[in-house]
Amino acid sequence: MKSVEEQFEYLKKGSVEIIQENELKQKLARSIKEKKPLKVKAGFDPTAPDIHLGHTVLLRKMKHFQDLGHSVVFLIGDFTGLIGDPSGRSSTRPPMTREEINKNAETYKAQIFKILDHKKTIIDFNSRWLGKLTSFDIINLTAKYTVARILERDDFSKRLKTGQPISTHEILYPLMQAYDSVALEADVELGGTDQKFNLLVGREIQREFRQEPQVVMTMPLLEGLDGVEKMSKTLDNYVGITEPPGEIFGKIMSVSDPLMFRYYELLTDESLSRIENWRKEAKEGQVNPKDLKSKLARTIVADFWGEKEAEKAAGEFERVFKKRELPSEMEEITVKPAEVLLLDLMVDKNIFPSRREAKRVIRQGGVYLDGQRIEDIQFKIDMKKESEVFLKVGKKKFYKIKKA
RNA sequence: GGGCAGGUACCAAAGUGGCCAAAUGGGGCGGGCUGUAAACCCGCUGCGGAAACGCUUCGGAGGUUCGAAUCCUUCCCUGCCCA
Repeated sequence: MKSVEEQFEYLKKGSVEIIQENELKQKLARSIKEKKPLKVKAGFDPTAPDIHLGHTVLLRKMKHFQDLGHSVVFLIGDFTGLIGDPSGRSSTRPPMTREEINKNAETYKAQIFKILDHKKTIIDFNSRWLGKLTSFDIINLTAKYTVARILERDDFSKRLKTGQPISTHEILYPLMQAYDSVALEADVELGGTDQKFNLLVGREIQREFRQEPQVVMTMPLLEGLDGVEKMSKTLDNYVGITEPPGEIFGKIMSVSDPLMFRYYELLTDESLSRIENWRKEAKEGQVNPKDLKSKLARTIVADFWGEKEAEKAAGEFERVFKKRELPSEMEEITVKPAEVLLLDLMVDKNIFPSRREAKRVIRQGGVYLDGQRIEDIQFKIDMKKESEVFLKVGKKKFYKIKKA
């Protein structure tokens, strides 16, 4: 088993803040002495079970704890999900059914073990204890914290200042999450930096329940593909880990150079010094940033799909976007052997949501048939004569039109 | 309970009887440049129509008017102040 210092260094890497560092060391020391793994908690929202790269920053840290033999609880906030974490602008959510929650939990399971160790992961639901609290218990819990302290939370105070609504149940969220730590007797809680407040309330509430407060460890929030907002599904700036290799590859290739280095830092095991070196080389023109980006994209694809797929995605990318050849696989559209308006065809096959939009894109020169730009919205395609035609829409959409 | 200010398109926000399918910014989409980079530049961005034009939209419902996002009634929602 590794020493306290070794463990501590391994765990600290990549984190933004550890509150308190010496408490973590003490806990680690005790864990070694008593041969008792630490209980590490991280909560996840049950409503969005699509794991994206943003989540993997946290999952990778959970994995680090597992590597050191600690016990990790992947907590699905099915009860708190009813409230919806007020971090960010989300408002009240419709209650989820048991089936939906279970289904989402299964989806989680299918994804997280691409990173986490199956054997060392406990999956739990906070409805297990929160659902049993009586109104008496809840009042008791709320009595342990003051409104002023809850409202200290950055986004609450901001909303208050800007006149945004805050519903009463939302201020319960931090307390509920804190109670999770009590119920689990968590030694450590992991979360993004946006979770800092909630995690700290956990410490306070644990004290109130006469438990040793958990160590709070925050991880950086990964910026989304736009490089500004944090990666999230609602902003559609994410890379889902179950997306097809080509898709992941393409998305990574489209990020800006500064963001590329950030991704190297947070999503790969490359050392900081090596990344720094690349940054310098790219700046001085010794390395083409594109090659670094391609390497990054390959690494990330390989994490979720394996080397072989990563290689394939890279080759495909070169072919389609550098050599401007057709992708090796594309969506097939079958059409009856008749003469039809291309416009009609594209709307029928749901390539566009409305005829107006389809017309717009044609007029703006975004539609190609067999490499030939089509600008006439009246263009007819004669599937009596053709057997196979390649349709390109915008930069990224390719279709193979076949005769039925 | 009383008073005041608000609710406009994906988001923010202007518009207070016709010139409003609704300024502007962001986002999105298409094009150009490129490394499918980013940044930048140009265009588009309710629906139907080749077009002319038509249709539906400004919290909900109803009304006034030749004509309503704009005026009135009522209901719902939000913020602030007072109690």
